[in-house]
Amino acid sequence: MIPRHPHRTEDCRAVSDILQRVGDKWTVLVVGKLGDGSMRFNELRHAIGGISQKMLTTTVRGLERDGFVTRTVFPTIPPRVEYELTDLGRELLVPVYALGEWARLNQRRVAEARMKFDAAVE
Amino acid sequence: MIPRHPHRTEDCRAVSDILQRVGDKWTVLVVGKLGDGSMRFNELRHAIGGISQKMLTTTVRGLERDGFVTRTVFPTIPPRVEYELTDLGRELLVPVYALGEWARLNQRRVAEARMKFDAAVE
DNA sequence: AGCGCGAGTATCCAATGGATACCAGTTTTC
DNA sequence: GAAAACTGGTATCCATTGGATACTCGCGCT
Repeated sequence: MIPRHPHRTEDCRAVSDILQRVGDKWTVLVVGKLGDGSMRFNELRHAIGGISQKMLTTTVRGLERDGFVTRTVFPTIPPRVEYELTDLGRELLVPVYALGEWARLNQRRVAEARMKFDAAVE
Repeated sequence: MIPRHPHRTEDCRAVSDILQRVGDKWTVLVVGKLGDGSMRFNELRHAIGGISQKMLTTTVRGLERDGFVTRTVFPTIPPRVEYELTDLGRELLVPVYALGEWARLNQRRVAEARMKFDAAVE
């Protein structure tokens, strides 16, 4: 099944870093939505649903910082801000989707294990 | 209004869930180490390095709960507790390694984007 | 004058992350 | 014979983060 990798701790750290980067509550949702094309702030907000302004701001700012999205301000009245994935962002989507696919397929197994464990602890 | 997005939000949530599950500071390190074979508590602790007892306990307990590792207690003196990946855990490693590989290859690009951003904000 | 829009800050409180100290039983060391 | 150390853990505490709510700012509408 699994090719046996040499597990260098430093490499694991890199994995850990990127996973932490991407592993918060909103990041993948934002990146996923932006995968469909560029979006404005509130458009994104409504598309995701349940995210507060502050969290969306922090999330997109972080993604911009790491080079995953671009932020373009049109100085119109009222202001208009477009967010779009960069090439790096789109490339990131590939492994993220692979993990997502795994998650989708194995959701049930995890849920079952969890129920079993919680029942045993009781 | 009808969402025009091919990315169903519920699927993105599943991705987000599993990423949050796996996206904390220690989980991938633990799973990565266990990828080499079963390990005892302190063995794991030293192999990882820098993790506190409490965090290792919480991490492995969480992984056990979700069915990614098994925990076997040998009632010897002194006690001996072995942790080992389940099939589910080993399967999870596949997409996680894919993401890890991406992370390893693109570390530099992210770091550069970050430096550029920080310099611009300044 | 007052309201609302768009894209944010500012403020505050709750939840979490994580370091440190402590527990229990046995064996080793001084 | 007392102290320490090994095993795998809790318990406690504080700093950081997550996130809801309220406010800002420039403007156009009524």
